[in-house]
Amino acid sequence: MVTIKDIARELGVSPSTVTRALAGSSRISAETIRRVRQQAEQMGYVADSAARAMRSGTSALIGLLVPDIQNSFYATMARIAAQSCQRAGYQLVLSVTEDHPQIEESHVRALIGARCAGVMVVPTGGIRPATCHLLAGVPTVQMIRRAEGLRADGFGVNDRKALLAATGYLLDLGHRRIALLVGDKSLDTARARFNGYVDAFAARGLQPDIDLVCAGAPRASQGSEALRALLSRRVPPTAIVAAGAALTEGMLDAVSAHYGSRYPAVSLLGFGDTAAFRWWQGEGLSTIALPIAAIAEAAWARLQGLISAPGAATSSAAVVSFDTSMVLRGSARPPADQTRAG
Amino acid sequence: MVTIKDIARELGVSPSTVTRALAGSSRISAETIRRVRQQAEQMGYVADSAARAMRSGTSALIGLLVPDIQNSFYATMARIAAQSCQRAGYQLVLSVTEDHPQIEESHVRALIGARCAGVMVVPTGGIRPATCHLLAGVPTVQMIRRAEGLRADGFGVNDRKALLAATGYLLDLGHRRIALLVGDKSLDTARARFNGYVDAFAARGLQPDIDLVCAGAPRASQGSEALRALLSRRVPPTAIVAAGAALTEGMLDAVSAHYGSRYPAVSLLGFGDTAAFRWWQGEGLSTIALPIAAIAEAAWARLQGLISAPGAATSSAAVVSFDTSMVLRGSARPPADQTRAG
DNA sequence: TGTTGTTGAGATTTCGTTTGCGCAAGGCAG
DNA sequence: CTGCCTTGCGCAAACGAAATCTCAACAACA
Repeated sequence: MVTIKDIARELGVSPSTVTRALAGSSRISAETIRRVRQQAEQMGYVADSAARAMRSGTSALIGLLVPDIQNSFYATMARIAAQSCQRAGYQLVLSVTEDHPQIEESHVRALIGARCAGVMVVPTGGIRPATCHLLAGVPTVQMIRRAEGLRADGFGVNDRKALLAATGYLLDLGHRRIALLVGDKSLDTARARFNGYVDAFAARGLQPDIDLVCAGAPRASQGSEALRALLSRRVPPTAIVAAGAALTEGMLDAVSAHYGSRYPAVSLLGFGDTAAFRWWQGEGLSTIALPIAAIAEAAWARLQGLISAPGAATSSAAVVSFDTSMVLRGSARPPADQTRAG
Repeated sequence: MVTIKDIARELGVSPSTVTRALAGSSRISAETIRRVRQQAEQMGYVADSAARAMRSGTSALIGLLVPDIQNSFYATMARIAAQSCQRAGYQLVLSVTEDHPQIEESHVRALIGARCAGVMVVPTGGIRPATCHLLAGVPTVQMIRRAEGLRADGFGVNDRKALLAATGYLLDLGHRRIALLVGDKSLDTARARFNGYVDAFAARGLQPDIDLVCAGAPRASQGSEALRALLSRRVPPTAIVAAGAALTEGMLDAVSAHYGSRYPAVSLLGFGDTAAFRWWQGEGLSTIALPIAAIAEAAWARLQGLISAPGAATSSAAVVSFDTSMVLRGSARPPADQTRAG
């Protein structure tokens, strides 16, 4: 590995001159800069980021912690984060937590040990106090979910409002037996989405059938299994809302398995606007769309601010909520019994 | 930040004792190890990986370079890589190249500068010699694609055979006007897939209509645009094969746009076995399935070998090819004109 | 000509960790 | 009792970049 000393020796100058030339800092002649840069280029010099990190106390690493990189939300997030890092000269360290607080903590420890410049995190439901404590020393933003113990700005959506609108839409179509697939109570987002669902009924003087609420880990398999039982009931739900991206996959799996090639006799609302949803049954799946890219970009902008202005984050954590929107395609219609009645 | 010196001072021992105790190396008493570990725990010590990297000359970072993290192939790859790194005590640095050799090179430079322990790369079509040269000094494995200039073991599929089988399947169903969506010639995979397509015709004494081959950047939009023109022809293709994951998305977009809610009058074969393909038109999309997880795992195993046995990679690069399989669902049927004839 | 200011560049130190070497104490065989 | 080996631990030297300090050379000005 070629170091600045090698370049300095080759050029007959001192290492400090080489450093200054490469950094382009003040008090160095243009001619020296040119000579040093050319020599560095020719010798294939690559700066040792470890040495730089040691001296400066910070590295060019940004940590991104997500529960699942195959989830379309988090894949989009990773793309935005990767692009942003690329543009700003950072490297992205990807940590997949699988929603395990323990894995999350080990990743955060590693990030802290690497003196990473900043962290973007989708916290797990049961995030540990130790993890929060470790993150307190680093510029941090949280996305989608919000952990109470984490004093970091949050960027997400108004989950309650999203499900209030979605459930309301189905209620106004005439549905009453509306199944809900939702994550478990340890997630603030799941609680808010559940509340939105309940409140939509309440706003119309109704009450949801709590048997139709399937709460569990936000995984496709979870949603799929819970839903199959519901669909096989004597009186099945007339509509289903999935309140999570993975749960939407589970919903579509279960519905496909139950109806086969028949057109599903149940209205569906998905969560998130993955490309694949456009193809559902030829007409597309109606969904609750989240502006994930905008969220990630806002979080990144805030993180950059925190990095460049250290100590400015001492004020209490801010929360930025984006609005979701309904993308109406063909998967939600009035219920069959009402059609008969009308 | 608490360092080993702090722990040493607190305990009245020397820093080297602390290091050895934490490393659990030889010539250290069990009692000392216990005391040091407890003190470190209590003081919240986290090892500075920069200092460690500087001393040891290598870091615990693994670079993963993929063209597009939203592509289901690469998302799966990232999941496997992340899990593997997690288990082995490494951190994963995600680099999204967007298929630009320039971005690829800048990421590789950064990885080299970070003295990363190993690199897993899906090379761009036009990978630069400088990039290959940089990677020559680090344990490297390449996945899916193979760059000629890169002396690194490759893990991928038999692309020619995959399209030979897929095209042959459609030919045997009676199709003759089979459109092909494929990446551009700079990609070795695209060339091999194209060859498989041509060879399937040749093996039956036939010749493909070259007008039906759409070659371009492996992006959804690319496949979609090229295909729309074909579908609007007076004599459209009776079947379409997409030879790429993103191109498959493009294919489904174009077909959805052209047929709307009507059932598509064209047979389809996708590439890769994304969850979403199961839901296509209720019956599912027939696809060419790639064992991406197995590929990523094999590549990781090889990379670990290279890392632990330095210098063992001096022999010429090996190539490991996995076989693809056809997943037959409902999207490929005999052509309509033959149905009328029969 | 002496003083001051400015610019270019060398010398030294610092970051936290690891590791080769050396020292001291205790055990054991000769 | 002496010499050697083993065990446990301290000392100090790296590792590469970069900041600070220092110093020389030179120009402008009184």
